[in-house]
Amino acid sequence: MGRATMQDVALRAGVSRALVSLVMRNSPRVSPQRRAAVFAAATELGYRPHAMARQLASRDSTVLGVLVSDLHNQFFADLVDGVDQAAHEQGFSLLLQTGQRRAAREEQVIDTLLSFSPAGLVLLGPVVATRIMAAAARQSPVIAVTRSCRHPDIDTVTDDSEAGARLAVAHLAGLGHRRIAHLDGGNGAQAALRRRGYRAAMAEAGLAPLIVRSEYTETGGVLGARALLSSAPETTAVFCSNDLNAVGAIAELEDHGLQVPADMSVVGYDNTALAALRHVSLTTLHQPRHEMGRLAVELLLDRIRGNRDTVARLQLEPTLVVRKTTAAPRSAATAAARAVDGAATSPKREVSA
Amino acid sequence: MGRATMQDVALRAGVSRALVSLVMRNSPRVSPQRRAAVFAAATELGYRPHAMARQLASRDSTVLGVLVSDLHNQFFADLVDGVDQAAHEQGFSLLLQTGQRRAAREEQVIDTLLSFSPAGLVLLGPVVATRIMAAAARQSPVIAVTRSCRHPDIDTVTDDSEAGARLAVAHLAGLGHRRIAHLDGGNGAQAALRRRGYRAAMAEAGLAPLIVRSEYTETGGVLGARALLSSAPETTAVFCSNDLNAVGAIAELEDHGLQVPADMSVVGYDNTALAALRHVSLTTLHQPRHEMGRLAVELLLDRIRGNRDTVARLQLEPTLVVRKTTAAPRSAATAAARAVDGAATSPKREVSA
DNA sequence: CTACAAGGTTGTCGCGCTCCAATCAATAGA
DNA sequence: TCTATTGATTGGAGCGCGACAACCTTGTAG
Repeated sequence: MGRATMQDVALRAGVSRALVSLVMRNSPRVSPQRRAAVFAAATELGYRPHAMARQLASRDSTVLGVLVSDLHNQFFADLVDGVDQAAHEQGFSLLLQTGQRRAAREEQVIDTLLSFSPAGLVLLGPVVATRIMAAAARQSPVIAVTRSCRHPDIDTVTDDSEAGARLAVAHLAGLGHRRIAHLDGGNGAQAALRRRGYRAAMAEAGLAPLIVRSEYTETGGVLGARALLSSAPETTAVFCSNDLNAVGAIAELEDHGLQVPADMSVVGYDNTALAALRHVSLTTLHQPRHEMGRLAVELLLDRIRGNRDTVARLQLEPTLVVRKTTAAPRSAATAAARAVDGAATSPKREVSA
Repeated sequence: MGRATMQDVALRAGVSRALVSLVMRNSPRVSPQRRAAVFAAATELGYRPHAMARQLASRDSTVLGVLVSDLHNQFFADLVDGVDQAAHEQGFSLLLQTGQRRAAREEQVIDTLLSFSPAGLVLLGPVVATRIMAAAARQSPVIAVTRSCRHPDIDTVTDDSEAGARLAVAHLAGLGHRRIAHLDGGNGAQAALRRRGYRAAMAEAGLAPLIVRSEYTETGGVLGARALLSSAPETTAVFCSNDLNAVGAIAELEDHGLQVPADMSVVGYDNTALAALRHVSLTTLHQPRHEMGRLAVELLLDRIRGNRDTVARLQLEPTLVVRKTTAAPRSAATAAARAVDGAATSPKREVSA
């Protein structure tokens, strides 16, 4: 099944190989007759330009290398989808590998991707050291999504997680909650920012923060909620590190006989498809995942095409999506009283799950 | 940032370009000294073999083209993950594009993938005409997952959806249900098989089938459940086309004041992460998605390496995962009585949503 | 009739690499 | 000493294509 080459098409159309090349690249300097003849010959032979040979010869690639941390996470799957859309529109193809949240593997994957001389590299939620990313950036433009890093050669797209956390706290406090806990994202990307935003917002509202160590998983939510109930049962609202975590927390709360939102309000983060399910209907912070993927590609292409040589750090504002897992506490007055009490006796509490 | 080539390494190591090539390909016919010298020069220059040039020259590819129908669907994201794992282990990279469930787009994507002369093509849930796949198969080995097609050049990996449907019905009938409906998957992949299995199992159990037209989405589940409640309120159990559909159905049932499983048992299909959530805890049929992805790659590589020249049609057996959305009907006796009644008055019912 | 331009078309080189025949060195056998 | 034999190394052709200068047309102005 030897595939047809330009030479074959040229022979069949009775022209030179160079002319076929011009036709395939839509050069305007070709007469209509020749063009038609070439196209005819090409379709007859089932000719298809050889992308790799083309890129080798022209020295510019139409491939974007994509490192995605984990496709099991809906959040990243959506990012990839956005990246794919934008890339497809611009005529780029994706060379994709998963990093499994392991730095060593990510390093290897980046190496493999670079061996294809891609036009650029898109890193979705990388955990690898900045040093490695910087090294890659010397071979090919790099953009990191959901990973803020301060290197001058690496563009980034993130959401303003600190602002998101503030929105969550403001929403809950606005409903009358005083005992608002946070199940955090541990060492995960953006987790530190969400913690910081939570702390700041709580302080500004004159409330005592309570951070429970957790992680970006359902199990993390289950364990976090369990720890919370045993150590601070007076809590009336919890801001979870992401949607998955929130769903786990809700399950655990319900197992303990608590009703959401009557007994406990819950806020997630990401607004994944999960949160939108009517059966879940989670109040959460929306990150425009699809849009983030698109923007990453656009920024990368700007860099590739030389339209920009300064670093880009795009930070998107999350928005609050109110659904059915948040409500005023059973008695706002009671909750307020307990909060004052709690703040007086323990201005700062930390629990580990 | 001109990247180093073999020539550069050769010069630096004081050997010929051909020797560098041998070293890079781990040829045993190289003396240890030269090998060391080449490696040293390579690392000093930050040399990395150019994958595309290599594939052009060697005429064999280390790239697998992947067409995935839709990454928003967790099911396919998991498949891709399995494919990625297996490919990575075998030293292959994935060139991935999404088809958006649109035949025209899929056709275009296949064309793009083929232009890279991939070692093989993995089609995950394609909706494109078999004719197009067959044409692709003449350029490169093709395997389709979750899409049975009878073409002699196209390998397939599917689950035995007919058997899965039978398991679902058997489970529900075993619990004492008599009025068991099916929200189907419309024109989706495997939907016809699930319908057939449902019909057969119902007939064997002496029960009257009730198929509600639906689709593989949450909204489909919502609408399907609504149609079901208005047209056949005596139903006590429903077998949904997939998990997403089931979750939509559950939400709608709850909105109507019905409790799951007390008033209505629900079975899904796929056993996605969604079903495993404690808050959902859906009884469903497990498809080993990750494993299916792996197997697809393995079968494809067999073909690529010439270890097999006959068509492979792997059909995996789904297994029932019982969770908390199924139980015996409130009164098995009553349900049975109603079933007999219903079967007598309307041996075959169909409803459209 | 020549000069010139502009539109078309072609030959050739090289992208970075693999592959293979050819070469060379060193040792073993006659 | 003169081949074989083996092992290590090299030059060169070619993978399919793009870039570019050179080359042919025609047509038009001088």
